[in-house]
Amino acid sequence: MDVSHLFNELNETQREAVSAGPGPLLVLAGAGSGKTRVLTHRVAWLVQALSVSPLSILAVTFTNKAANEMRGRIEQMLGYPVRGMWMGTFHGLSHRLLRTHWQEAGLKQSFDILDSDDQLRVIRRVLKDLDLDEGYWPPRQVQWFINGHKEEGRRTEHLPQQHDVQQVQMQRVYKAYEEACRRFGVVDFGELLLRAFELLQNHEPLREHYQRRFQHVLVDEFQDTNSIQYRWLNVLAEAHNNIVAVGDDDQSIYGWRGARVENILRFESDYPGTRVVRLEQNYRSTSMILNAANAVIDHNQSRLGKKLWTDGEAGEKIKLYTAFNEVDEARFVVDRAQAWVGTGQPRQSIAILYRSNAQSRVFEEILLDMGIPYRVYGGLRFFERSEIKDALAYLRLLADRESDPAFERVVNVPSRGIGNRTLDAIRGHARHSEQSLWAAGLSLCTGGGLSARATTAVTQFMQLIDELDRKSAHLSLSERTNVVIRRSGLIEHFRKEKGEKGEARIENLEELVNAAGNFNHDADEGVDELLSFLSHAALEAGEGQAEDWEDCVQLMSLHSAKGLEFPLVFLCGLEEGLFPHQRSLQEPGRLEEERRLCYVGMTRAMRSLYVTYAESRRLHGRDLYTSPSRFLREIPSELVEEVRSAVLTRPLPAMLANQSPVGSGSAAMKLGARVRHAKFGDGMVLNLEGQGGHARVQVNFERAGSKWLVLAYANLETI
DNA sequence: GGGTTAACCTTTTTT
DNA sequence: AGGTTAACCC
Repeated sequence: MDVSHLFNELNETQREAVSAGPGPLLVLAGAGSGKTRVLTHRVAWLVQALSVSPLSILAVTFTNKAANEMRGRIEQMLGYPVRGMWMGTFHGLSHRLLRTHWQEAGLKQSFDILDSDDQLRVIRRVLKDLDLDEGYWPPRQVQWFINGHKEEGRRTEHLPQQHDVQQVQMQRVYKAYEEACRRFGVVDFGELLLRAFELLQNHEPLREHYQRRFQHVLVDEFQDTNSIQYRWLNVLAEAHNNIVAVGDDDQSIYGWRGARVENILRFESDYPGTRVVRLEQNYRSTSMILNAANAVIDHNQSRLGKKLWTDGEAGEKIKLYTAFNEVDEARFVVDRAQAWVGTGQPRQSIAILYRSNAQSRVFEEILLDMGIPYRVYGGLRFFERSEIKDALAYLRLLADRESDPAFERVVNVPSRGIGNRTLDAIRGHARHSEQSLWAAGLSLCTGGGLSARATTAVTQFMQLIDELDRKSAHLSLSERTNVVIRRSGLIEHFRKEKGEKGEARIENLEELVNAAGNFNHDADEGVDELLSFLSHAALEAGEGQAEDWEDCVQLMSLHSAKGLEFPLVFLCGLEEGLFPHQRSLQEPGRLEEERRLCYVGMTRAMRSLYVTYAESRRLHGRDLYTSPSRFLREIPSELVEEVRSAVLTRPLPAMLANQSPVGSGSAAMKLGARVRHAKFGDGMVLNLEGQGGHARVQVNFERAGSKWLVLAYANLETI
């Protein structure tokens, strides 16, 4: 087959990567160098030029979004849907393996997936059972401990003997947690990966089967893989070594959650004969932006070394704005964004990026004020909302009465008089007789182990579930969901909730009915549709907000911005302690990760990049006086242009008007002061700089416009 | 069992 | 500051 079309739109190094012969290939792909393009073309090339069957290709990504995008682009290129090609996230593919081989994996068929929220609940439960005080054993810390070990592939039996009381206790909790998960038949995110890995590792026939099947393994965002993900890949690729890893060490920003950049270094030694291709030509940004980003990342010691270049235009300098405070910063940004939109650019071409999500608030307020549509990324996603999880818990109980987490979640939602006393009795009985809460509840109700009132309440709850099941069993998934949210009393429950919150929850529940209707279940491995939907909900939490296609300014954290690009980018809050973040300054190595984050942020910009910082910032209800981020100093000054606010027509906040007077001779000038000039007339002080005889002041004159004047000669009169 | 107040915590996030 | 969660009282 003629495959020249695959190469037409590629440069030389990209071609080299796409058409490299079999064997290990490491593609070090700088920001904006066409990484996804290489990956998708590589797959198309395997299929069209080498006649590789899509069935024998496995492509792994980190997010569902990336996986879907890749699939779409490949199908577009090939011109037909590639069913049978395994393409998805590490978690999604692990899940698929475990569903198929649940017996070999030692799971129950209807095993449930815990998201981090559910995981925390189970941990709380375990701490309680062990009689440990949450004050001394913060559940989050326990969660971090457990996940950290799972990411490294360590189960409790692999942990070294400890003498430190703290450690011993932690290990005890980990052990009890594992035991609880086994009892409940639940699997957390880390467990999905670890267990799938162990499945392949320990079951030779299965391993050989999948090794034979997946003749070609491809990974995206390789710098983000953690230990267990790397081993997961190895076990599949070790038989044939046909593995393509694409990544960028300079964009490794997930070290804090277990990602190991070292995997990139290990790759070459683990796969002798690895061909390394560097993609260094950038197609995204102007050379000004690229040079600035290169200069910043150059301050990192541990790098594989890569220098992005572009043959595109130089473009504008990086614009630096020093704001008085976070409100001024936001005003400036929004003002410039509006000006950009005024030139006919879509709002979607603008991104406001920040280090931490808390920073979005001020921007939102001002955008709202100005009536500019915006969208904030991050935050609660659809399937993570509590009302949705309540409804899903009911559905789970329909599919599996023995699910303790689901039972706990909704026995008393809406409240039906089953309180802690009753629940404790059921829990105790369940523990002793080693059965599920459902079974324990049943036996207590018939055996008379509960008060008459409690017995009625619990019996009614169980009858409700049985009845829901019976009456909805023959219905479609969405009708079934509809019946459940109504007859369970959930809708009624939230209707009573005061305020708009309850309404929103009801809307979300209705939306869940739609989501169930839109869910297309590929009845492949004979998995029940309902169970499949529940897994889907856990694995793909859905977008943060209902997808509205209005043209919006984009607000997001630097982490969420990875992989995206925008013509105009505002990188905000470049202050020591905020970015780089305070907590990164303590731990070694973290500062370099912060710098990579800065690099990621800068390289999102295509045409225009603004960096801003505030001299004072209100954070956690306290005013901080900040100093500019070290990253700002790392940008060569010849690439930077300092800009001043052009729109200080509104009065300055009182606090600012009273501070930093530049004392020189007679008149002490203050920001925001009204002044009169013999020739220019009246105006307002916008800016002050310098000391003594060199002090200069910027005044916005009503008639003459904005001017810089040397204070000593200007003879300004304050009015 | 439900509602109200008091203490707490706050980087980044996907699965 | 703001939101969530835990203890506390009715």
